[in-house]
Amino acid sequence: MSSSTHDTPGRAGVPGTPRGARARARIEVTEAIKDEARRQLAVDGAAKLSLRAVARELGMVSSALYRYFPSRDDLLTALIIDAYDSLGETAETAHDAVADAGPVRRWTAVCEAVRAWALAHPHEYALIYGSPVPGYTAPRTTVPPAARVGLLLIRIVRDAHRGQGVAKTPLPTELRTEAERLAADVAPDLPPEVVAVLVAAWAELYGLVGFEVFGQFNRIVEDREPFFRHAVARLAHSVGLVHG
Amino acid sequence: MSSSTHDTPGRAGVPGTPRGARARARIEVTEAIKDEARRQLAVDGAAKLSLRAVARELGMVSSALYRYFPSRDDLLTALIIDAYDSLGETAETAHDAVADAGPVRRWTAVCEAVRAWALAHPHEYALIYGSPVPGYTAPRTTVPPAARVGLLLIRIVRDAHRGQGVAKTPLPTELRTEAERLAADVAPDLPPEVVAVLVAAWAELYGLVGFEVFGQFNRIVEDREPFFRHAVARLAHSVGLVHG
DNA sequence: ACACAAACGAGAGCAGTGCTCTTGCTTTGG
DNA sequence: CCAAAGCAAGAGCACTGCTCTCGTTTGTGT
Repeated sequence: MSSSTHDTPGRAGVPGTPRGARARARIEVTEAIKDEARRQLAVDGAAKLSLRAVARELGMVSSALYRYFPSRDDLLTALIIDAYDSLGETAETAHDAVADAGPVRRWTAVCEAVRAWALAHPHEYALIYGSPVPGYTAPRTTVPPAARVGLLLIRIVRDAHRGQGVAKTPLPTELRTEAERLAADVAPDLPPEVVAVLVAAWAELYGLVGFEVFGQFNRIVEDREPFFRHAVARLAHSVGLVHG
Repeated sequence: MSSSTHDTPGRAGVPGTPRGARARARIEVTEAIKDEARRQLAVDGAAKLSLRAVARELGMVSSALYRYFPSRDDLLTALIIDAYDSLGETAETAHDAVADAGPVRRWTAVCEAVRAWALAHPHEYALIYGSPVPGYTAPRTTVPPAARVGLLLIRIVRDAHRGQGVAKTPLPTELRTEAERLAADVAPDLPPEVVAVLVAAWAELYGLVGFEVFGQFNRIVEDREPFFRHAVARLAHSVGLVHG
């Protein structure tokens, strides 16, 4: 590969990002590996993702692949991060397209984007919201990408609650302190009552999406789009969003 | 097992259910295999469940195991069915203990039983509500066990709605026909408005449980029991249940 | 009571896997 | 210009799911 480009990056070269032709080739190969792995993921699922098969398809030998990913789980981790980012970006794009609309509209736009992405990439969705890989615990690197959708939902609710306070159901005393800590962590400017139901709605959204993607609605819910829309509108209502 | 026991089970044997000593031995070995598989499942997760390791632990050779389960996936299927049944029975027991209480109490009892079972058996929960096994589609045999919790929730809501109609939010027209079909399928005596939100609440319950079991609440929700109780109480409210 | 068929456990073997280690070659930087 | 680092290739280890064959055990119809 690469032979074409006019290389000789020069002594100095760009001081910034890629230090030379080798570095560029490295990220190119790394990306090719991830692409091929994603292809196999989409076909056979994560469990059958085989390093050897990826290498074979790329015309290299399996051991060469370990120069780029120290283990199969590390490849999976890379795919997980990419999946979180892909989902997050999809959601953000969908949100920005209706950024000027009312909070309910923005909320449903995000939820429907999540659902659409999940249906379009079921195996990648399974990777990030399905059963976690057995031995493996997600490195801290995955945290920011994983938070993107949640932060979006928080932002929508925050905008809606700015100024006019919405009627909020009181918290049970046993949840009081936890809700306050939670609110201080994720949305200091929102009342704890709202944050508690918002986090719940966040999880419930993925319950709806997961049931559809994983086939739990088979032979039960048939016309799923209006069903989802209705459920998501009720979630919006439950966190205090109103039209307008 | 084996060599020690006094064997020679006798000619006739019990004429009833198991047709002979051989049939009895068969279900015994089958059960032993499932037990050992469940043990390994609890330790390493489904992905690392190894037929050979199970056989090794049981003192038999791997090929012998294929007399009982034609493939690894069939073993997993058996474990899936058992998991659904275990969860269903746990939920039913928890419900029956408060069968005379009000609908909200019964609802939360079931939800908390689901959560407790999931936390106690995370890998089995992942097996039935996590990412589905790649190639594999659940046989019809899994349908009845899988339905037990859902039917329980339906029963609670049906009892509560018997007689006094509860205020129901109107359905969007696009969901009208689907909700009616859905209601006719799962709960003909409930109004479609209620069935639609009930099915949504059912999925949302597993969103809450799944996020906790799969670690999505790590570093976010700390005191999870009151959080869950509050969310579940709101779900009960959303399907029209009231105390009393 | 005997014989035949089905069920069974053991072993060898195939193709595939993740991963390690060693061997040479090429690029890079001092 | 040369040593050091990066790289691809190959052999090899321990493991997997699964198949096939081969004697043996067990249950049953005659």
